[in-house]
Amino acid sequence: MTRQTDPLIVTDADCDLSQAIKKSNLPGFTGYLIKRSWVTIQRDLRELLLGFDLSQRSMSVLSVVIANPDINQSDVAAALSIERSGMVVIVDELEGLDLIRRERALTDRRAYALRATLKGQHLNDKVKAAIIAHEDRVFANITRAERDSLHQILSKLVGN
Amino acid sequence: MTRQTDPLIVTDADCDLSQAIKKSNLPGFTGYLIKRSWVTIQRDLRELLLGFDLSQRSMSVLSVVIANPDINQSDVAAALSIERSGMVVIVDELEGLDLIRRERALTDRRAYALRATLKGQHLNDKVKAAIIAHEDRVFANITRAERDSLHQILSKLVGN
DNA sequence: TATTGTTATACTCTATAACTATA
DNA sequence: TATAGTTATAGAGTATAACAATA
Repeated sequence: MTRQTDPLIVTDADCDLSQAIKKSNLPGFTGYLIKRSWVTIQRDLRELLLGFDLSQRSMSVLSVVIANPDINQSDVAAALSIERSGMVVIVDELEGLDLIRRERALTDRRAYALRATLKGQHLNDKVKAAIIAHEDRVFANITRAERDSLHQILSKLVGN
Repeated sequence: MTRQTDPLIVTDADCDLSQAIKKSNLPGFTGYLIKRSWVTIQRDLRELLLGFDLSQRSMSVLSVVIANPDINQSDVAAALSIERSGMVVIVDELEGLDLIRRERALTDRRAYALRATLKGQHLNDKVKAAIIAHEDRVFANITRAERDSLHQILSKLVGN
């Protein structure tokens, strides 16, 4: 088993489905393969983001705020399928790192208008580059054509 | 947003990536699409398994035990990338439902030999049929060819 | 009345360390 | 000394309900 402290080193024994699994129904289910893929990818991604003091959720929020200046917390939550209550902690975190700011919305005094700082935008660029390298790593054992095909099919599955 | 109490009803507004997400980097990352797919599938699967008093983990363990009679807990844990400590609860649960039994291993007095009961095998058959129907449902918006392609690529990605 | 942000709470899942009994 | 099963514990992540301010 891969030790928790060094999840980047994935040996064949870890990554590949074991003989015990192969005998079961599980590999016949596409859903199981998707889950299994996500677990593997997510392990690598978590380590990567930790180097930027980000969680997967805060990275996603930063990305959405940058693409949608002055969006409010509820809309970010709805977009990412996160609970509104969970957003508070994430936005606190990102604000604490000086990556985004809570400005007051002009049209609705209940809501905040979220904006990334310059620091946030620069970090997002660096994170983006790091994730591209991460994906090259985790998809190394499938061809470019397979990877493109995978991306296209999943895009359609998830609603274009 | 889909309410928690009725996750089977997935409207377009839920399932599809929102405009806010589409403007961001996220849909460009295959990892994000995999995560998003898993979240959607998992919601439907959870409800399905609840009808059989199973969690995703206990269903997986049952499936592996049936395919590998007399396997011990550590080997199931390793196969499923679950911690040994977590196995205890799951096996307790399955034993409580009379789906599997802890027999004493003949060759190693520290270990159990896990075996599914007849009831466990019958339940597994029913669950398998239900999951096939579930997958037809969650993959309804992609073609059969795309689904086969997805399955084949993910199989390779996950290690054959 | 409904909605935004917030707090508190609880529940699941996962991760870690330490213990016991065997090997 | 290493391994199988176990226990306890702590940390994420997530879900729910309720509240104040505002629409």
